[in-house]
This record gives sequence, C-alpha cells and structure tokens, in this order.
Amino acid sequence: MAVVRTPRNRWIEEGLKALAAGGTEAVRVETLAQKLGVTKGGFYWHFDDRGALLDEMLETWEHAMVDEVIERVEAEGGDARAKLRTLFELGITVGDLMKVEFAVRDWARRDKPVARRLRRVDNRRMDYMRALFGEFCADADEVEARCLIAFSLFIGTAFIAADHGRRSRRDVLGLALERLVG
Amino acid sequence: MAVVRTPRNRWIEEGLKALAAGGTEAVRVETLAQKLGVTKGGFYWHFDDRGALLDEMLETWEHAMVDEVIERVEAEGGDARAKLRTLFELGITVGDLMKVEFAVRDWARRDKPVARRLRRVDNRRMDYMRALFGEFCADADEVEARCLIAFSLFIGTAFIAADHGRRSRRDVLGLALERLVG
Amino acid sequence: MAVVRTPRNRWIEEGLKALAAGGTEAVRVETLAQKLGVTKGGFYWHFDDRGALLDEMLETWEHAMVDEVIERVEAEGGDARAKLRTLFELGITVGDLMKVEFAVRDWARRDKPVARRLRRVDNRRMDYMRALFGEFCADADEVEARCLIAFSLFIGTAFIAADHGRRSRRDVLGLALERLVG
Amino acid sequence: MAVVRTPRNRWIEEGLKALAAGGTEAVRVETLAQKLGVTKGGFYWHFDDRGALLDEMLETWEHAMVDEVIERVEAEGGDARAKLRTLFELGITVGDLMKVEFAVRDWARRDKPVARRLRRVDNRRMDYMRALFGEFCADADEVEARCLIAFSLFIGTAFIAADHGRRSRRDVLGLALERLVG
DNA sequence: CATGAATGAGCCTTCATTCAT
DNA sequence: AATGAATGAAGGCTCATTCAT
Repeated sequence: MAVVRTPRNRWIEEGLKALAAGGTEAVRVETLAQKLGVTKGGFYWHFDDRGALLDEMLETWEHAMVDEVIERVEAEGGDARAKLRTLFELGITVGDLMKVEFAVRDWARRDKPVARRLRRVDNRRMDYMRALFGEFCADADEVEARCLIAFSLFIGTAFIAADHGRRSRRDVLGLALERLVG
Repeated sequence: MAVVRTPRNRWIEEGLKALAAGGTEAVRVETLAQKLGVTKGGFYWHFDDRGALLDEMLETWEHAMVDEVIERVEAEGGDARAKLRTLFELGITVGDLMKVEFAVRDWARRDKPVARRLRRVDNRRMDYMRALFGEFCADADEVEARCLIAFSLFIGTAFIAADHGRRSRRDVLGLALERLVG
Repeated sequence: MAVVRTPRNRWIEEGLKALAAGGTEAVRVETLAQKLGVTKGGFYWHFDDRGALLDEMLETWEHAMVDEVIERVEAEGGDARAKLRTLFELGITVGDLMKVEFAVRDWARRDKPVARRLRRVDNRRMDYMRALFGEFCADADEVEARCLIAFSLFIGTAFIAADHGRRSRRDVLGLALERLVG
Repeated sequence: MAVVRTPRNRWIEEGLKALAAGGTEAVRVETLAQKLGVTKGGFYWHFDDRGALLDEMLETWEHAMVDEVIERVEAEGGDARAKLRTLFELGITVGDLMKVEFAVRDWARRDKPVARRLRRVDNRRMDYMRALFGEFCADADEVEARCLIAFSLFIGTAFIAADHGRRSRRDVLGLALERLVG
C-alpha cells in the first residue's frame, strides 16, 4: 500500500481517479497534467503514449483489487464463511477502485487486451471464492453457482439502479449474501 | 415490433449498433452516415443534434427491453415460475439490445439524465419480478433478495469475464437460477 | 405603399425584417422559410439564390427610403425649412426600415455592388437636401456643410451609444437640428 | 504603444484587420491562422475560443481608440478649440482602427455585451468632448448639441457614401467642424 | 408551388502527439 | 524534467443549394 510517490506514480494515480470518475475517455493527458500542475508535454517524458499510461493503470488496479484484497482477507482470518463476508465487504468498500473496476469492465467490452486481463483477474477471484465456498459446500455445482451469484451481486451492486422501497440496498445485499454463506 | 424503416429509424438502428459495439463515444454522426451510405449533413435534417439521436436511441431501447419483453413473457403464459424462466431467457437473448443495455449502464454512471432513465427502467423490471416472485414466496425480504440476485445474475452474465472450467456459463446460470425459482 | 402580398413579396418582407434585426448574416433561407411557414426548398422557386433575394430587398428598401419618403415630404408641403423638419422626422421614424438602413450601410463596407447602390441612394438624398437648404441659404459651402451635418445626425442617431444625462437623445437632436434649419 | 509582438498579440492584430475588412463574421480562426502561417489548432493554445479572441480585440480597440487618443490630444496641447481639432483629426486618421470602430458599432446592434462596452466607450468620449466644448461655450444645451453633432460627423465620415461635387469630403468636414469650434 | 431528403463546403473545437529549448 | 508552441486528424454543427416527387 505504501506507494512511492514518484512523478510517474502520480500520473497513474491521477489517471485512475479520472477513469473512476468518467471512464476511459476521461483519461486525458491534458486534464491529468492540469491536476498535477504541469504541462501536458511533460507526460511524454514518463510514458511513451497514452496507451502506456492506461496499461500501467490497469497493472496498478489489478494488484490492488486482487493481490491486496486477498492479502487483507487472509490477514483478517476466520473460517471460510467469515472470509467470504470480509471479501465481499472489502470488495464493495474500496471506493474509487470499485469505480475503476466498473470502468475497466466496460472498457473490456471493446478492447481485446483489456478483456484478456479482466478475464485473468476474474478467474483469480473466482478461484479464490471457489476455494472458500468449497470448504463448507461439498457439491461442485453448488459451489460454482454460489460463486457466480456472489460475483454477480458484487457487480450488480454498482450497476443496478433500482430502489428497494424502505429497504436499503445494503440490507438487501446482506439478505442475499446470507443465502449464500449462511 | 413492426419497425417502419424510415430513414429516421435507420439512424436510430445504426446508432444502437454502434452503441452496442463501442459505447457512447462510438456513436459518431459521420460513422453512422457512412454506414447508411449518406453524408453526415443529412443527419441534421432528422435530428436536432447528436444528443437528440442518443435520446431516441434510449427511448427505443427502453421500449424494446421493458415493454416488449414483458409483453412477450405474458404472451408465453404459464405460472409465475415459468414466467420468470422466460423472462430470464428473453433478457439474455435479445442480442444486440443486451449489449446496448450494458453500454447504457456505463453511460448512466456519468450522465444524470441517463441515470434517471435507467433507474426508471430498473424499477419497472424489479416491480415486475417482485410480482412474480411474490406469487410463490410469502416473505417480503425473501422476495427482495431473490429479485436482487436474479437481476444481478442478468447483469453479471455479460459483465463477468471468468471461465467455469468444463461447465458453460449458461449451465452455471441455469443452476443459479433454479436456486431462485425452483 | 400598397404592396401586393404575393409569396415573393413575403420573402422580401421577411428578409428585410431579418436584415433589420440581425444584419446580412441573419438573412438565412431556412429562417425565413420557417417564418413563412414553408420549407426552404420552396425559396428556390421564387429566387435564383440568396443573392437574388438580397438584391430585391435592397431595391425595395431604396424605393421606400428615398422615393416614398420624398413623396411624403412633398405631400406634407410647407416651405423648405418645414420640409427639412418633416424629412428628418420621417427619416428617423420609419422604424424597421431605419434599422435596415444601418444594416445596409455596414454591408456596403464589404460589398462593392451594395456600396455602389448606397452611394446612389445617398447622393439622391443629398441632392434633395441641397435643394431644400439652398432655398434659404445662399452660400454653397454653407449648404454643403449643413447637408453633411444633417445627414450625419441622421446616421449618428442610430449608431451612437452615448447617453445625454437628463436630456433625451431626441431633445438633443432637436437642438442640433434647429442650429441647421432655424 | 510599444506592442510586444508575442504570438498572442499577433492573433489579435490579425483579428482586428479581419474585423476591419469584413466584420465579425470575417474573424475566422482558420483564416487568421493562414495569415499567421500556422495551423488553426494552435489558436486554442492562446485563447479559450473564438469569443475570447473577440473580447481581447475589443479591449485592444477600446484602449487604442479612447485612452491613447485622449493621451495624444493632451500631449499635443493647446486650448480647448485646438484640442477639439486634434481630436477630430486623430479620430478619423487612425486608419484600420477607424474601420474596426464601424464594425464594432454594427456588431453592437446584435450583441448585448458589445453594446454595453460601446456605450461605455461612447460615454467616455462624449465626456471628454463635453469638457472641451464647455471651456468656451457657456450654455449646456449648446454644448450637448455640439457634442452630438461632432460625434455624428465622426461617425458619418465613414458611413455616408455621398459625393460632394468638386469638394472633397475632407473639405466639407472642415467646414462643418469650424461651425462647431470656430 | 412546395416538401422531403440530401450534399458539400466551411466553421469551431478537441486532443494526442511532437519538438526545440 | 518540463514548458511553450505548435500540428493534424477527427468530430460536431450550419447553411446554401439541389433535386426527385
């Protein structure tokens, strides 16, 4: 988590913020330069081109959203059910990175290399969940279904716009999750 | 369903294709014009500006993805469980419109009016599902949780990139759905 | 004054209104068509092109602003001084045509044929004024100076933006004019 | 007076030339770029948009046509009558800026902010003239009338297209002016 | 007489990229 | 390490004009 704040890293950070806020198209060299208080010409000292920045942003995001999240879940400890709850909690809590997540997911729909990376990321997360569900759930089909539901809930959280009457989304999510983990 | 192919409608159709393939930014007046074999100037005879086209595209999409889908589910008939299965089947089958769905969902994250419309759309769908689940499920919390899960699975279908080993996504979806409907 | 309101004339009328309100660039085929409740395609049935309309507008304006104004001044009658007062009064009173006047004057600065026509118009008016001033003013230099001043006041009326404290522009104009005519 | 010819100023200069020659609509980014031997894209490094250039052009014009003219009149010295003669001479002599003056005056007829600025400019000039006429002319009405006539002559000079027989416009102007100042 | 539907040229603006200093 | 000043391609929009019906 302790990222050295080289100027290079600051471009990446700012890029992720922009991606979270407005999607790929919002990652504009000039906009970022302004936020960093430099001129856009300077950008090309650090990166070959816009694509190179985008790549490194993805790298950073993958590391934070997979490696670090899993690390933290393991650090928290507890049994499989507890870990699943922590995983879910962390997943929908990481704020800006969650928003990046959805920008990336949309981006992947029209960019092959991003799609490949996203697939790797999703598979790593699914593998981790499979292991956890597997610990208290014998049937492989059942495990797979629960993994897909859990992951879908994670995705749905941010993408579904519906209201739930007097219930909060968080409450309904809790109910849904308990069906899987409880 | 009987789409009159006025030139106006052809712009909308082509626009939806572009939106499905590449998101909002891919809906470019000139590109569409080329596909239609006309010059871009002609566009402005039919629409005030690009925004107006985008609006009508949304209108078209909402109608097809909500009104028509519900109509068709009702036309198929059967009990609530059967209808839920049909609904799901139709939902993930409508091809291009499904892709539009996800483009819209991403778009809504940075455009307030689109967000409002999406919310209305999602609420209409949730209401329809609530009614169906309600017919065989007494507990309101339970209904709400199942609605959210079902909707999340619908969303997740297209957004999740993970593999499922020797199972197909469709199979896993089937398993997950039966947990809700069965 | 009794203009037959053929569709042709209505284009000219509407064109003059537009010219008065927004200068040459405001005379747009489409805008006029809208005001007339027809489509712009119809324009080309009446006129070869935009230039042709502009020409006829100028013709109409010249007739109304010179021939008709002089006719009316003569019809009012009185001695030369009285006529000069009437002339001035009419000149700054004809409302929309006054505005056209200034649009034309600006237009003439960048369009040679318009400049030629304006010169003819201005010379006809100056000739008329020369005759009137000449009737009570023996010195030719004096007549010429008064003509230029009178004409300049007419022009200045609409082009000068300054305020006059508690006096109204009309009052100051009256004072200035009496220096010439009185 | 020492205009630093930064690229920025060169755009303004060229803009004023275009405005003088063809009015607002002639101030086109691409045209100016060509005259400066650069591409139009570069324009936006210096100005936010076309409107910003237009604004600065107005600023430049106001400064040159009011502040600098008055400064120079005062520098020349002499009594009030002499100053009025110098003022007039300078006013109609500044060449291109005189043409800008008329373009601005026309522009003001359809653009509120420009109209406000023009009013301020005209009032400043009138105030200066009032002071000068006031030094040898006791009656306030008389002063006001002379100011309006003088200003109208200034305006009329460029807007009136009439000929004066064997006299030159300059001569007639001289005669007219002497009626006011002499 | 006019409409519906375009064309095409021209304008404003944006943005990634380049490059001398 | 970065700035100042561009380039150039692309995109949105406007408007006079054309033409089949």
